[in-house]
Amino acid sequence: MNVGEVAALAGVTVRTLHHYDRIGLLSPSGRTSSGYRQYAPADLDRLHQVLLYRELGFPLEEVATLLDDPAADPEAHLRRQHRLLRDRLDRTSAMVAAVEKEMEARSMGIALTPEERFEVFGEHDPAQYDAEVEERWGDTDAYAESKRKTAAYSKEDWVRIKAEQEEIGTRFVRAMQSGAAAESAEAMDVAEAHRQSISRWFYACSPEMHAGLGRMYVEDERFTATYEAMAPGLAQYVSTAVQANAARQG
Amino acid sequence: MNVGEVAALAGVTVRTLHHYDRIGLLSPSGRTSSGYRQYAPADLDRLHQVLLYRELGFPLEEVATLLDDPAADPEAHLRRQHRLLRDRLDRTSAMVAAVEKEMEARSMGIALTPEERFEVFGEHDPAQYDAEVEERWGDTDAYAESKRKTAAYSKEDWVRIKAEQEEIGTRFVRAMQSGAAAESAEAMDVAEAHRQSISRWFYACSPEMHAGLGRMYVEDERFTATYEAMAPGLAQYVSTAVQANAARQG
DNA sequence: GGAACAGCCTGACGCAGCGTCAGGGTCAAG
DNA sequence: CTTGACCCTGACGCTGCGTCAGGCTGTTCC
Repeated sequence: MNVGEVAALAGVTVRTLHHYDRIGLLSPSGRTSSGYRQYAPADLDRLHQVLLYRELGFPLEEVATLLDDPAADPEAHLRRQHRLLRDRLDRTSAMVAAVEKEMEARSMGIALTPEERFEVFGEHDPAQYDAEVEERWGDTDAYAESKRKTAAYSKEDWVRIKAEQEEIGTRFVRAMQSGAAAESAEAMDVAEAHRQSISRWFYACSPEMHAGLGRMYVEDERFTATYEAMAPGLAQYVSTAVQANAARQG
Repeated sequence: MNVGEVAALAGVTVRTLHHYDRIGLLSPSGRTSSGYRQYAPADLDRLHQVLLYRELGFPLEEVATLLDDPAADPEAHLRRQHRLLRDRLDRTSAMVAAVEKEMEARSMGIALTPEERFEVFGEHDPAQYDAEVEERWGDTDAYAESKRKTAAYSKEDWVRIKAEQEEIGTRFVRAMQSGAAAESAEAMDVAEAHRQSISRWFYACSPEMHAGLGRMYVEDERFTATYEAMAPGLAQYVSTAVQANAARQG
């Protein structure tokens, strides 16, 4: 097939296909002797995947790495896309509900608080953070469970969760500042409390999974930042304590 | 409120708010003596609207014109957003269905045709054409009816519709090339057939609405183009014939 | 009261993902 | 062999910000 035909079929412009060729995202598998791009069925498959991921908000470069990952078979992509699409459905219906809530409030002459109105926005970043999380946690039950549970939490729940997390944080700080080693029983007990807190609020967190989390605390800036903000060196301390605790439990 | 607070509340960056100020999309209603941006509650309202429209894919410039339209009250925006969000829900669930269909086909070892696979993509352009259509037709019943009916059409239906439209087109061409005036009974009869075709396939098209459509045929390039492609001067001819017919009917 | 640090300001440059010419070959139909 | 539709490769432009740089402001803590 020629570019024009492919473009018409897929609902994109010829220029877009040129662009995808240029950046190496989708190069036609052949050319005629006169230089015309020739797209094979396999190219259409790939284009289809590209468009789906693009629609989901992935930057093209990331789409390329996803599709070029030899470990990811087509079915894995389909499952991922399916999940992301359903997340989007949830988000969109939440927005619909928010608009309806606002319409109702207006018709009754009530004003909503700014917080209520922006609720549905704050911190979404659909294919950014989510994409990373799911790259790490993939289709695991934990991820699904967490999603399911947290969806039902009220504002009060979140306040309590945050308070609990902060309390554990300060316990870590106290342990560290008291001079107790990260592998000490004291520190490990706090780590254990942390694990149980996660299990209670988010998903059944096994010691192994907790150890994985521990590694993340030093590898991932976002986590590092929150702990380092409480006390310098805390991220490493927590990470070590959590892994020591996992070893003890295991 | 300062920029930082607003940014945190709305889940955007400070840079974004600077940008919106610069392009005149959302300027804070005040500044402190030292030049700090001060956002009032009304500014938050506007920001909220901006973010919703942005999420729906509108270019910022269009968002500005929408929000600055003095004829559009807040409720009109809410209704419009509600409709667009629901369109998006439909589209997304169609994509979910498509992915599920493909997963099923794969698990049974069947391959889908390229057309089937791209079906859900072709010609969507969510907030482009749709936005214009609804700007003209707004919340009218006609628009809703058309959406509802066409959603259920099969590929065969569309083929028949297209054939019918083309036949009417050629009848117009013949009338014009035979030398019949656009206001002649002959041309008006074709116009009447056109109106009834629309009523049958899309929505109850009254003569008045048809006259409105007629005006659009010369004002809107997209329509002009399709008719002009059949024969030069045809767009104007059709437009005149349709309006004459409306006058005759009325 | 001053030092430190977070937060604000205004440029200015950069980048992704194409749209849109410009200038020039190619190919099927008549 | 010409015409018109389609293809090619640059190359520049545009949107919607991200990301410094360089410099004021405002609060807090000693």
